[in-house]
Amino acid sequence: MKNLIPPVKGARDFYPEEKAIHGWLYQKLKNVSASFGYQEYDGPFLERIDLYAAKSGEELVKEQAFVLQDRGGDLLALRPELTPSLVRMVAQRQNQLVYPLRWWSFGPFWRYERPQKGRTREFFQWNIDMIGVDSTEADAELIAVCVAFLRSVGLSSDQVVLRVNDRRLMDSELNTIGISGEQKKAAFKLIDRSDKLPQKEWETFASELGFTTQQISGIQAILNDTTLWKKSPSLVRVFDSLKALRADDFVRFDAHIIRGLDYYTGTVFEASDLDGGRAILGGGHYDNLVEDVGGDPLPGVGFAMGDVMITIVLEKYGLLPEPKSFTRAGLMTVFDENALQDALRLSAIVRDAGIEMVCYPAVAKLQKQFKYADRIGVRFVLVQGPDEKAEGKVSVKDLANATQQTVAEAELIGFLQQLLK
RNA sequence: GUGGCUGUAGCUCAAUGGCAGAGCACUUGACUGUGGAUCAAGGGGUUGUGGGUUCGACCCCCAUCAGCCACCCCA
Repeated sequence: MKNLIPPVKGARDFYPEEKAIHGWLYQKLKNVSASFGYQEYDGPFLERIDLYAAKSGEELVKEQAFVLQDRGGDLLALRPELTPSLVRMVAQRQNQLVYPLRWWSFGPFWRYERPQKGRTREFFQWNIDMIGVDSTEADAELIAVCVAFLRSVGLSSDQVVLRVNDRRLMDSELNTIGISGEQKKAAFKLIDRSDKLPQKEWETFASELGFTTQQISGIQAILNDTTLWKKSPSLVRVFDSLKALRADDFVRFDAHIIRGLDYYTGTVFEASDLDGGRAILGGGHYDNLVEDVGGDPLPGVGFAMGDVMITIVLEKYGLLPEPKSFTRAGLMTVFDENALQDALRLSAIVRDAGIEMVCYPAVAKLQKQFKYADRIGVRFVLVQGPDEKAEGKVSVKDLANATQQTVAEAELIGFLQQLLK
């Protein structure tokens, strides 16, 4: 035990209970994606580093990506996100694909960050995008997909909020108070910070960024105006569409939502835990992603959700499924040395009838085998000792109600099917 | 990258300078053909690692490693 090689920092072990939950989550988002007609795809886990360098900038790649060198000397990266791969895949077959394209994916990603609550170096992410259409109805659909997912895992609008904004609206609003060009980036950063910092510190931060008192109060006025969305025709349409889609619970306009990514150009949205504030998922509309890697311009809308944060939130609200171990139905015991072959034979018969069956793999005390059956959570236990063997019978113990019956081998399957009903 | 907290049995944690412990788990038995409950016995430790202070260190000091948490960042 002492000399165990430690696991890689920020990597994750999935013990069966955790793997079961992971699989459950996968099923949920798969069903939601499919219900809107999205198709599953995946990219490679390894990409040339240039793919990310082109878009994300060298700093990010150097500091946040797991980089390795192949034998030819090329630099590769474990994918830190999926969008560049998606865009490359679309660009490669740009003229063969059918638009609007609806694709989704769930797989592992790596980022070299300092692990903490809700953040690991190895994580899974659900990515879902609609590409090739430039409408507010498409934006609304992706938001509706979010809502459908949140509902399907049992979350309510008391627990999670889905905040929606539009970058074009923020752009024009900033323009009207005299913030433009380079200052806009700083303003976005300031807006992003507005609910993290206390009022006074925020104002200090704002003047450090070079904003005038007038501009600062202008920004505050924008942020506090809950009806601001009415000035944005596209947001009005998004909210109307959401109502038509019957997906307007969870959803709320919020001018604070900007999103860190530069490539968002229109609608942006983000879901977060109301009690705790951490973001669960986020996404938005982009105009020209494909163009960036050398294809013709194609608009799209999409979002991404990490598995770690959502699992923490679901656990907090008691919404994770019971880890009712496995579905293995029964255990075949081994009475003694002479019974080994019969145990194998009987378990094969039961298994062939479609009943999940585990056979104890060695000779052991019955007490130990029964205890094992209890621990792994099977429903029934089969015993064939000398007495049963002599009459061609098997004893079946139902662990749920501690009853036991001895039945003829020929009637065993029917008996078990009845028991498992 | 910055800061805080924590490292003691498989797990959760006691022991505040004087013999390293408990609960749970495990093994065995009470029960020679039967799980969950109960009882009894047993196994299990270089107190993360290295140094220092002290008659004496799990405890105090220094270093180091690891984990957790927050900040930064978040494609």
